[in-house]
Amino acid sequence: MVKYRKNRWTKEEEDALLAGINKYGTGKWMDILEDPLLWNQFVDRSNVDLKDKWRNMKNKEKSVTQKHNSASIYPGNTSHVVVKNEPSPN
Amino acid sequence: MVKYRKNRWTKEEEDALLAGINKYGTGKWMDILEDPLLWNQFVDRSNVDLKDKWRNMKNKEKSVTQKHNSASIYPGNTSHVVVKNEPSPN
DNA sequence: CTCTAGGGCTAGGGTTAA
DNA sequence: TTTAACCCTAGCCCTAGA
Repeated sequence: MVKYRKNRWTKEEEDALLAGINKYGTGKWMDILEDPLLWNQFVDRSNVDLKDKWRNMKNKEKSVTQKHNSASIYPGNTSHVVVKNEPSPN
Repeated sequence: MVKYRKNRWTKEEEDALLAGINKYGTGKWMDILEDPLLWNQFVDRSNVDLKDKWRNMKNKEKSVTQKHNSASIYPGNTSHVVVKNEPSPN
Protein backbone atom coordinates (compact mmCIF):
# COMPACT_ATOMS: atom_id res chain seq x y z
CA MET A 1 0.00 0.00 0.00
CA VAL A 2 1.56 3.26 -1.12
CA LYS A 3 0.67 6.76 -0.07
CA TYR A 4 0.51 8.88 -3.17
CA ARG A 5 0.53 12.40 -1.82
CA LYS A 6 1.55 14.30 1.25
CA ASN A 7 -1.09 15.68 3.54
CA ARG A 8 0.03 19.17 4.44
CA TRP A 9 -0.70 20.50 7.91
CA THR A 10 -3.16 23.40 8.10
CA LYS A 11 -2.98 26.27 10.58
CA GLU A 12 -6.05 24.85 12.30
CA GLU A 13 -4.38 21.50 12.77
CA GLU A 14 -1.24 23.11 14.13
CA ASP A 15 -3.30 25.09 16.63
CA ALA A 16 -5.11 21.96 17.73
CA LEU A 17 -1.79 20.21 18.25
CA LEU A 18 -0.45 23.08 20.35
CA ALA A 19 -3.64 23.15 22.39
CA GLY A 20 -3.27 19.44 23.00
CA ILE A 21 0.33 19.80 24.09
CA ASN A 22 -0.73 22.56 26.46
CA LYS A 23 -3.29 20.24 27.99
CA TYR A 24 -1.42 16.92 28.12
CA GLY A 25 2.21 17.78 27.52
CA THR A 26 4.44 16.34 24.83
CA GLY A 27 4.71 12.59 24.42
CA LYS A 28 0.96 12.14 24.90
CA TRP A 29 0.06 11.94 21.23
CA MET A 30 -2.76 9.44 21.53
CA ASP A 31 -4.33 11.42 24.36
CA ILE A 32 -4.20 14.55 22.21
CA LEU A 33 -5.54 12.74 19.16
CA GLU A 34 -8.51 11.35 21.10
CA ASP A 35 -9.35 14.45 23.09
CA PRO A 36 -13.08 15.16 22.57
CA LEU A 37 -12.37 18.84 21.89
CA LEU A 38 -9.54 18.19 19.44
CA TRP A 39 -9.99 14.94 17.56
CA ASN A 40 -12.21 16.42 14.85
CA GLN A 41 -9.69 19.19 14.18
CA PHE A 42 -7.25 16.66 12.76
CA VAL A 43 -7.70 15.49 9.19
CA ASP A 44 -6.49 11.93 8.77
CA ARG A 45 -3.67 12.14 11.33
CA SER A 46 -2.19 9.38 13.43
CA ASN A 47 -0.50 9.68 16.80
CA VAL A 48 2.81 9.27 15.00
CA ASP A 49 1.90 12.09 12.64
CA LEU A 50 1.34 14.35 15.65
CA LYS A 51 4.71 13.40 17.07
CA ASP A 52 6.46 14.01 13.77
CA LYS A 53 4.74 17.37 13.30
CA TRP A 54 5.83 18.51 16.75
CA ARG A 55 9.38 17.52 15.90
CA ASN A 56 9.22 19.57 12.71
CA MET A 57 7.76 22.56 14.55
CA LYS A 58 10.56 22.40 17.08
CA ASN A 59 13.19 22.16 14.34
CA LYS A 60 11.65 25.11 12.57
CA GLU A 61 11.61 27.13 15.75
CA LYS A 62 15.20 26.21 16.44
CA SER A 63 16.40 27.38 13.04
CA VAL A 64 14.41 30.61 13.42
CA THR A 65 15.90 31.12 16.87
CA GLN A 66 19.38 30.60 15.52
CA LYS A 67 18.78 33.19 12.86
CA HIS A 68 16.81 35.80 14.79
CA ASN A 69 17.18 34.93 18.47
CA SER A 70 13.41 35.13 18.85
CA ALA A 71 11.63 33.89 21.94
CA SER A 72 9.81 30.56 21.91
CA ILE A 73 6.21 30.68 20.83
CA TYR A 74 5.50 27.16 21.98
CA PRO A 75 4.22 26.09 25.39
CA GLY A 76 6.11 23.68 27.56
CA ASN A 77 8.84 22.59 25.21
CA THR A 78 10.09 19.68 27.30
CA SER A 79 10.32 16.97 24.69
CA HIS A 80 13.23 15.28 26.43
CA VAL A 81 11.16 14.76 29.57
CA VAL A 82 8.29 12.40 30.15
CA VAL A 83 5.93 12.72 33.04
CA LYS A 84 5.50 9.35 34.63
CA ASN A 85 2.31 8.42 36.40
CA GLU A 86 2.65 7.82 40.07
CA PRO A 87 1.52 4.32 40.99
CA SER A 88 -1.97 4.52 42.37
CA PRO A 89 -1.85 4.25 46.19
CA ASN A 90 -3.84 1.08 46.76
CA MET B 1 8.95 13.55 36.71
CA VAL B 2 11.33 11.11 35.16
CA LYS B 3 13.84 11.67 32.46
CA TYR B 4 13.28 9.37 29.54
CA ARG B 5 15.97 8.06 27.27
CA LYS B 6 16.24 5.00 25.10
CA ASN B 7 18.70 2.49 26.45
CA ARG B 8 20.05 0.54 23.50
CA TRP B 9 21.04 -3.07 24.05
CA THR B 10 24.74 -3.85 23.68
CA LYS B 11 26.15 -7.03 22.22
CA GLU B 12 27.30 -8.02 25.71
CA GLU B 13 23.80 -7.66 27.09
CA GLU B 14 22.35 -9.69 24.25
CA ASP B 15 24.88 -12.44 24.89
CA ALA B 16 24.01 -12.45 28.57
CA LEU B 17 20.32 -12.74 27.75
CA LEU B 18 20.93 -15.65 25.38
CA ALA B 19 23.10 -17.37 27.98
CA GLY B 20 20.33 -16.93 30.52
CA ILE B 21 17.72 -18.36 28.16
CA ASN B 22 20.01 -21.32 27.53
CA LYS B 23 20.22 -21.93 31.26
CA TYR B 24 16.67 -21.25 32.43
CA GLY B 25 14.57 -21.22 29.28
CA THR B 26 12.33 -18.40 28.11
CA GLY B 27 9.74 -16.96 30.43
CA LYS B 28 12.14 -17.00 33.38
CA TRP B 29 13.14 -13.36 33.15
CA MET B 30 13.58 -12.72 36.84
CA ASP B 31 15.70 -15.85 37.21
CA ILE B 32 17.92 -14.69 34.36
CA LEU B 33 18.14 -11.17 35.72
CA GLU B 34 19.21 -12.37 39.15
CA ASP B 35 21.61 -15.10 38.03
CA PRO B 36 24.94 -14.51 39.83
CA LEU B 37 26.90 -14.91 36.58
CA LEU B 38 24.65 -12.64 34.57
CA TRP B 39 23.10 -9.90 36.65
CA ASN B 40 26.05 -7.54 36.37
CA GLN B 41 26.07 -7.88 32.57
CA PHE B 42 22.77 -6.02 32.37
CA VAL B 43 22.80 -2.25 32.52
CA ASP B 44 19.64 -0.93 34.13
CA ARG B 45 17.34 -3.67 32.82
CA SER B 46 14.15 -5.01 34.35
CA ASN B 47 12.64 -8.45 33.92
CA VAL B 48 10.13 -6.86 31.54
CA ASP B 49 12.98 -5.36 29.53
CA LEU B 50 14.46 -8.84 29.11
CA LYS B 51 11.13 -10.19 27.93
CA ASP B 52 10.70 -7.35 25.44
CA LYS B 53 14.23 -7.77 24.11
CA TRP B 54 13.72 -11.47 23.51
CA ARG B 55 10.55 -10.67 21.62
CA ASN B 56 12.46 -8.23 19.42
CA MET B 57 15.25 -10.74 18.82
CA LYS B 58 12.72 -13.37 17.79
CA ASN B 59 11.00 -10.95 15.45
CA LYS B 60 14.32 -9.97 13.90
CA GLU B 61 15.29 -13.58 13.37
CA LYS B 62 11.91 -14.30 11.85
CA SER B 63 12.18 -11.52 9.30
CA VAL B 64 15.70 -12.62 8.40
CA THR B 65 14.49 -16.19 8.00
CA GLN B 66 11.64 -15.08 5.78
CA LYS B 67 14.03 -13.18 3.57
CA HIS B 68 16.98 -15.56 3.41
CA ASN B 69 15.77 -18.87 4.81
CA SER B 70 18.83 -18.87 7.05
CA ALA B 71 19.22 -21.20 9.97
CA SER B 72 18.63 -19.98 13.49
CA ILE B 73 21.52 -18.11 15.02
CA TYR B 74 20.14 -18.47 18.53
CA PRO B 75 20.89 -21.34 20.86
CA GLY B 76 17.96 -23.49 21.83
CA ASN B 77 15.27 -21.36 20.29
CA THR B 78 12.42 -23.21 21.91
CA SER B 79 10.43 -20.31 23.21
CA HIS B 80 7.38 -22.50 23.77
CA VAL B 81 9.37 -24.92 25.92
CA VAL B 82 10.65 -24.40 29.44
CA VAL B 83 13.98 -26.01 30.26
CA LYS B 84 14.25 -27.11 33.84
CA ASN B 85 17.55 -26.97 35.69
CA GLU B 86 19.21 -30.14 36.84
CA PRO B 87 19.80 -29.96 40.58
CA SER B 88 23.43 -28.91 41.06
CA PRO B 89 25.48 -31.79 42.48
CA ASN B 90 27.23 -29.63 45.08
C1' DC C 1 1.73 -8.64 46.20
C1' DT C 2 4.98 -10.29 42.26
C1' DC C 3 5.84 -11.93 37.64
C1' DT C 4 4.86 -12.99 32.83
C1' DA C 5 2.44 -12.38 28.27
C1' DG C 6 0.96 -9.74 24.98
C1' DG C 7 -1.15 -5.60 23.08
C1' DG C 8 -0.30 -0.55 22.76
C1' DC C 9 2.42 3.66 22.35
C1' DT C 10 6.52 6.63 21.85
C1' DA C 11 11.34 8.16 20.26
C1' DG C 12 14.32 8.66 17.11
C1' DG C 13 16.70 7.23 12.90
C1' DG C 14 15.66 6.58 8.12
C1' DT C 15 13.04 7.49 3.70
C1' DT C 16 10.32 9.94 0.32
C1' DA C 17 7.65 13.38 -2.10
C1' DA C 18 7.82 17.87 -3.84
C1' DT D 1 19.33 20.35 -2.71
C1' DT D 2 16.33 20.88 1.22
C1' DT D 3 12.83 19.50 4.21
C1' DA D 4 7.86 18.54 5.81
C1' DA D 5 5.60 14.51 5.85
C1' DC D 6 5.78 9.84 6.34
C1' DC D 7 7.84 5.02 7.53
C1' DC D 8 10.21 1.51 10.48
C1' DT D 9 10.75 -0.56 14.71
C1' DA D 10 13.54 -1.03 19.20
C1' DG D 11 12.47 0.08 23.48
C1' DC D 12 9.25 1.11 26.95
C1' DC D 13 4.35 1.19 29.10
C1' DC D 14 -0.04 -0.84 30.68
C1' DT D 15 -2.37 -4.42 32.77
C1' DA D 16 -5.07 -9.00 32.89
C1' DG D 17 -4.30 -13.25 34.59
C1' DA D 18 -1.56 -16.69 36.93
